[in-house]
Amino acid sequence: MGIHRKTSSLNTLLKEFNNDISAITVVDLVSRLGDKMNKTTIYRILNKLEEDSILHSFFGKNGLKWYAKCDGCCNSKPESILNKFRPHFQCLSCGKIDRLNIEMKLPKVTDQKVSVSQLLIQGRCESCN
Amino acid sequence: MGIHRKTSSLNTLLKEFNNDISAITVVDLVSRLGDKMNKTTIYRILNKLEEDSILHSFFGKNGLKWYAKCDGCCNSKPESILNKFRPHFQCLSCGKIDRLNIEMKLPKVTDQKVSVSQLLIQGRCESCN
DNA sequence: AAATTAATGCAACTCAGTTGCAAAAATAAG
DNA sequence: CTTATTTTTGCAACTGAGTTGCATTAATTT
Ligand SMILES: [Zn+2]
Ligand SMILES: [Zn+2]
Ligand SMILES: [Zn+2]
Ligand SMILES: [Zn+2]
Repeated sequence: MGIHRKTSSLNTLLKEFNNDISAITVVDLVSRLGDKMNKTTIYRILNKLEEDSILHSFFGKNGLKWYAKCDGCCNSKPESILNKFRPHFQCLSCGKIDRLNIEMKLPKVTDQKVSVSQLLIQGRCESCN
Repeated sequence: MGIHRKTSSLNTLLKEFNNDISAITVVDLVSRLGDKMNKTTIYRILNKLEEDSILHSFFGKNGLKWYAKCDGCCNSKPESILNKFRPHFQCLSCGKIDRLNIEMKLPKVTDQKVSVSQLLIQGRCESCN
């Protein structure tokens, strides 16, 4: 278990994921909340939230770390991932990431044990066309 | 066009992708070739090779940049990607990345114009089990 | 209320990746 | 072949996302 105590920093940070935004960079979070809490705190809380499968993370085009709400797609139970996961879409022009409303299935062809799967589709979003 | 001149640095770098290894980190390349050429040169050549769609890149679990041979999966023609792409697999224990021998199809459900799609599946590889 | 344990702030640090500029190598022109 | 042009390279300094150690503060337990 990552999170042990309910602190105000934790609450403030969690609020940021209750918007319509589907994924946020840590850099963005730091610039939004940097006056309310230290950036180290932000990094540490995000880390714990991922450990608890409340958030999950991945890296976008420029190497920046993105966080998004996890809906069980990162559980250690293989079935849950193998059956369905939802891809993210990053616009290479404006950089924005959204979660697509598609469910994809991953074929179980490997001997490896899968625990996470992240499909990042890249292209140009509607606004940038 | 990224590459204009055939230099020895370019050749040396290209050789590294003729092994059976399916993906290499830049950090790894720098430590292997660092005595033969400057790290800045490595970064710059990789950049150009990606521009020319000879290599493609993505970011692994720890934010490191990986390069692999591109077989047209990163062309700007939407059809080529929408029809098939091959996922990479990263072992969360030893960090190694391999390209899986599976072809996946991406459903064309979006208004967005897709140019790249990268599926990074994560778990534990055979050797680490 | 006191003791224990976890979370936070701060400053310094790490290190992958970038930038500017002068020197060297490759290609083109004569 | 020789000279002029353009690209590539090395070097050193820099950038910035992410980390670490430690002392202080806040939350939870006894
Ligand atoms: Zn998830
Ligand atoms: Zn856009
Ligand atoms: Zn490709
Ligand atoms: Zn492994």
